[in-house]
Amino acid sequence: MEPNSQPYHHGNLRPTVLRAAIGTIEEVGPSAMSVREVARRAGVTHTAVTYHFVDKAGLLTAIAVEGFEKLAEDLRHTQETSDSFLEVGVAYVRFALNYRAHFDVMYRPELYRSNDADLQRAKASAALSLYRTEHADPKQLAAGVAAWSIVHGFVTLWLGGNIPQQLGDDPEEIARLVLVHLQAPVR
Amino acid sequence: MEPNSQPYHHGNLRPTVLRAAIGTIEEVGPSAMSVREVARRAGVTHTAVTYHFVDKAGLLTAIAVEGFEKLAEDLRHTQETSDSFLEVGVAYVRFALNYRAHFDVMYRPELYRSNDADLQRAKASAALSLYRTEHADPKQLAAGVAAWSIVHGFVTLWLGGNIPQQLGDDPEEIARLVLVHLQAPVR
DNA sequence: TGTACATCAGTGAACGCGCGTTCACTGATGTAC
DNA sequence: TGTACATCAGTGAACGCGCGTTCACTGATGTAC
Repeated sequence: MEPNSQPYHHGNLRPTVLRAAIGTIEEVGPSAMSVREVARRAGVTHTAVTYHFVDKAGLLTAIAVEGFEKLAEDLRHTQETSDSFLEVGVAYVRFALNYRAHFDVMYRPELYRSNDADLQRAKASAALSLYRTEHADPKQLAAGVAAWSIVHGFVTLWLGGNIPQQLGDDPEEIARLVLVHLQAPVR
Repeated sequence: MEPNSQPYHHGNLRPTVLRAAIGTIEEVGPSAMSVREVARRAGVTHTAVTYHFVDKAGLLTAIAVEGFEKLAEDLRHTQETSDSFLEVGVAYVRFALNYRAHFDVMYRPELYRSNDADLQRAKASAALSLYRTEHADPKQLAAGVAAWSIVHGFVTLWLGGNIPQQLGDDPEEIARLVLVHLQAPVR
């Protein structure tokens, strides 16, 4: 085999394409991402991308699935290692910052296939981590939604550059200052 | 003048185009909106739209300005007529629901010209209504950000279909159930 | 161990489409004298 | 009151571009005998 020749078969193209897509989304956003640009970054033809993900929506669905799975895992891990309600919120913020492309896609369901089986499973898993229980009564549920809302709103505003600079430049630290204004949920 | 003939000069095209753009955004979202589709809806050539708004970003900037102005006005009005902190939050939710297209554009600054003078003025006016004071100390500021976060997060999640159905179908009512979990700000 | 063949994983060319922008133009309106 | 002319508010044709999708194809790999 020639040392510099490209092998015909990539061997590991699916994850390579996913990473390329995430890089593209980080730069131009999910709706401006194109299959052809992703293919260029991955170093293959755009039809190779289509072969693995069927179409553009399929590619974005795969990213959303990966995102919900990672979020569920992060939240679960934080709940196990810390019993601070506040730190679970901070974990949500950290996820959105570290996996911004995934986060952006996850909350734009019009871009992917919401009825995909893997997607629904991953989303349910994340919801379970958020609410900690499958069958909450309305009061508990409202408290859970309040927690989710404040943390989701905060990180969304932060990412959009809407948090006053006077509060500093460390989003996790600011998140703690903000989240203390939420009443601790009833256990 | 022929009764059915189209006058060459529309006479009131700018607002007509804005309404057409808002209708388009409500259906396809801000990033999928095109100048040509907006022009078709307004019943003029796409160059007429360009004439009034320079380009696509100019059109979206005008919508963002209109949105921030309306939001500032609504919040101010609520603060004057009600002294309930909670109802100001509900007013924010109501604005997002009633002016969804504006709301969607406002929080996608990559789509418009953030440095536009009118835009900055309108945005500052809305921020003043949100925080109620220009020079808040960090503690007050964090409380304000907490309030903004929970209400922004809630309505964003609602619009994305992420609020459990068990809480009902009236977003304003659910907002009240959720917002009570925020500690009332120090006055 | 060798071979035939199905399947997997990609290539590359072609398609039609809608887009934003530019440009020369025209019809209507407002204003100065 | 009339007229000339500048300006405003649009038209319509043309451009080049990147896009998603389709299709016939090829090279590499895995498997049955």
